[in-house]
Amino acid sequence: MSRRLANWKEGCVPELPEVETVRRGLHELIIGRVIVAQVHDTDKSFPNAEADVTAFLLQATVTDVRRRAKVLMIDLSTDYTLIIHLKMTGQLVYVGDTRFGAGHPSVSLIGQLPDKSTRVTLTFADGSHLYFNDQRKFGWMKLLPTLEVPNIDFMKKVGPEPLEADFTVQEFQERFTRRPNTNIKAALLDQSVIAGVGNIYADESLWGAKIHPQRLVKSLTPAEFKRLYTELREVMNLAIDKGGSSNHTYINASGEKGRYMDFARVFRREGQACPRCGTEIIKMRVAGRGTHICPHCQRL
DNA sequence: CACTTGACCTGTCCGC
DNA sequence: TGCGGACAGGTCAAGT
Repeated sequence: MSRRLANWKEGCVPELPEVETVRRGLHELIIGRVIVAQVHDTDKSFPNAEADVTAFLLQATVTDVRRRAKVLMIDLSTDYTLIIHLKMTGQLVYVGDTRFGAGHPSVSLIGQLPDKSTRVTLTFADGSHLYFNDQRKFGWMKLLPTLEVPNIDFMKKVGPEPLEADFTVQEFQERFTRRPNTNIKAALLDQSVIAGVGNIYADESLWGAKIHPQRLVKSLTPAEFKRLYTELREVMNLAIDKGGSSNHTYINASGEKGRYMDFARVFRREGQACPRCGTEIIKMRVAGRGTHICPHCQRL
């Protein structure tokens, strides 16, 4: 069986559902494997990969693969953890044996690896590889003692996981009180308010809740927060169920494409009809991001 | 302090 | 056809 993971090309940015899809794939594919070699391109891709890191990385066995917000954590038997942020164009691609048929969709989607976007290559004892590819070089991979992971700046400030069973609408609304005078879209994208929301699911959930992205946080009613909470969780759960978002190049561990974009209702659908009222969807700029709304359903 | 904007990058697309 | 510039968006630093 061949194994490849998570390919995002242009326009396929990993948010919580995509990172979770990668996590599930890696969890299935790399636990128990032993790292025997590491190659990286620059210190930017692997900021703390100086010489002494090798001792804690090589001969280490993968014991777990976790996720927090959009960050992946690969736990090792050496009590160290690889922390990975895919940022905009990062991919983690696991390539196992070579019994991968030429007709398999991922062959044409990914091609031969490593390629010029490969930043870090981990080689396992069985000869398989995990490639960290990142066209735009925003992503990174770090090695830290597992016990220190919760102490990095990002982990200390990041907000709660919105899909946790015990995450209530009351807590959801309360988190936004820290950004009362900004618009709701900027607040949704703020990782210290809620973890894991990016541009796609911000637009999709705001459309579902019938809230204009430029509404000030302090102007939202409890009923609107309730709708936004429900829509955000529904849309993210649906996206995980569909294997994440992609236009045509994303695939998961089984070589299947992410199918959420087939279900997207406004994101990248400017010029099309709103599925609720038929009004033409428009694109605007909010919080420095391309933003898609139905001007009839979502009003200031 | 609260909030907004710019920088980081490279590949793609659009207009001239 | 080639070329310049806008655009894509997660996060942090710098600016207002």
